[in-house]
Amino acid sequence: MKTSSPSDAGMPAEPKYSETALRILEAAERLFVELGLEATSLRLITQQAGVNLAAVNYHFRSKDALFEAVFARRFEPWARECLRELERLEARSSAGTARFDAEAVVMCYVRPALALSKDPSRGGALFVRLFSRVLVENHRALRETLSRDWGHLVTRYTEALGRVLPGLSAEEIAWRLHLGFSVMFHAFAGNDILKLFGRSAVSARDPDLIVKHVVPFVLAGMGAAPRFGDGTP
Amino acid sequence: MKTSSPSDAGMPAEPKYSETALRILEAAERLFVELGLEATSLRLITQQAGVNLAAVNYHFRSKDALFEAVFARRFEPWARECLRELERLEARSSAGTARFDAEAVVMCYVRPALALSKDPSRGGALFVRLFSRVLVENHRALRETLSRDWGHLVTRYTEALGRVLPGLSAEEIAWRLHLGFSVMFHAFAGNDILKLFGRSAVSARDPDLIVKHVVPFVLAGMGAAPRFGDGTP
DNA sequence: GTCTATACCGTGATAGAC
DNA sequence: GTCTATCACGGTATAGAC
Repeated sequence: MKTSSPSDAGMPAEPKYSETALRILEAAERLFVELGLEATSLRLITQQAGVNLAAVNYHFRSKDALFEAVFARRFEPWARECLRELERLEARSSAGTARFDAEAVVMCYVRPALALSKDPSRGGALFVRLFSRVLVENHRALRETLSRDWGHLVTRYTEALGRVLPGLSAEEIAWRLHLGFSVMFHAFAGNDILKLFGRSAVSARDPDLIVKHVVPFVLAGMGAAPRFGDGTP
Repeated sequence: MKTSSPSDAGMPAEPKYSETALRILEAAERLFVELGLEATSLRLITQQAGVNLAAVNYHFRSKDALFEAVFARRFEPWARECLRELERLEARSSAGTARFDAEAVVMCYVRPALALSKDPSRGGALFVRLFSRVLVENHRALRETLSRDWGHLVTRYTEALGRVLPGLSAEEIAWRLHLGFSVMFHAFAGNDILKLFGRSAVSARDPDLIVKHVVPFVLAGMGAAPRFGDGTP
């Protein structure tokens, strides 16, 4: 067992997994993304990892807990990066070296998503797909973990967005953040409704291209004047 | 898919299921939404429906095919309504009695979604949740069906959006439609990322309230000037 | 502590009797 | 059309080897 220095906050290594556990994690991640959570059996995972079936229940508690470990391994560095970006923006804004506007706040979470999408060694775009599935399937245990450990991250972004959109109520701010997050996640995840209908004219593979189209959409949506139109004047 | 007379368009009956099959369909729909696709066993469905286990494989081919039947029963009337709204808008626009702009086009698919969300007898908001799961999980068989039977619907909306946003390229039009559909679906489905982090200030139960917040966001996003900002000037 | 073999029960699917 | 019996496969738990 190695000692880990506490000074490297924000870019942690992966100290706590044995080699067997790591082999399971990596095979599981690949298969979960490829086949989906329910379609991948523990027997397939352990076979591809070259370990015994019971090793999963020894190193992790259950298949669900294994999935949570796979998720947390990719999510936590990313979430730390999102937090660090926001803190850096706030510091630079106080120092007068950066503008504190909606685009700057949005880019604080878009930049880490972009970096993650381009880095296969951290799961790449595949992890974002996994994340979007978590969002839709509403995992109970994962919701508890995210709420306990990372709820403050959402609170920070809500406060930041409230500062750059001063004319809006707290509820409207929450809606803008909700919709802005939602559209970015599903765009990065490639959840394309046009593709579902076989009519995808969108080439959603290049992360930079995604950002190019999503960011203007989100910024315009966030800055929209609150109103209600139903098409019947 | 057979051609339907224009008189019953949008409000079709359900002629082709026996009473046993219908009991299975309704129990399955309730449980799929409540517990998720994989978490609901055929034994639970047939028990609540008061039929034998093997009846599912007799009336439907498999559990997957049962799910597709559940989905199609709710989706098809809705898709017909979306098509009818667009055709009505085009007719009224040609007659000079309606404006043909982005808001009018967006409302053509928002209005049916709103009506569906408010009508428990057609699955209500629960069906939209089911639909969002289909979108993310990328069902193979369902994708083939949607592409074959309803691809033209997406084509029609793409053409309509291209008419009201004349300054944009075909690829940009596809992106706007993709993002606009995406954000509306997940908003109606209640796929709230803030809720996943235990920080939901959004009360997303009232469909009218959803429309009130989503439509301005989508319209602003669709009308945004194409540009690229990365926060580093 | 780490790993393995194996048994248990619930799942979807199917064949064949009625 | 409906039902019973049976199958292979899934996640899980445990006893025991090293």
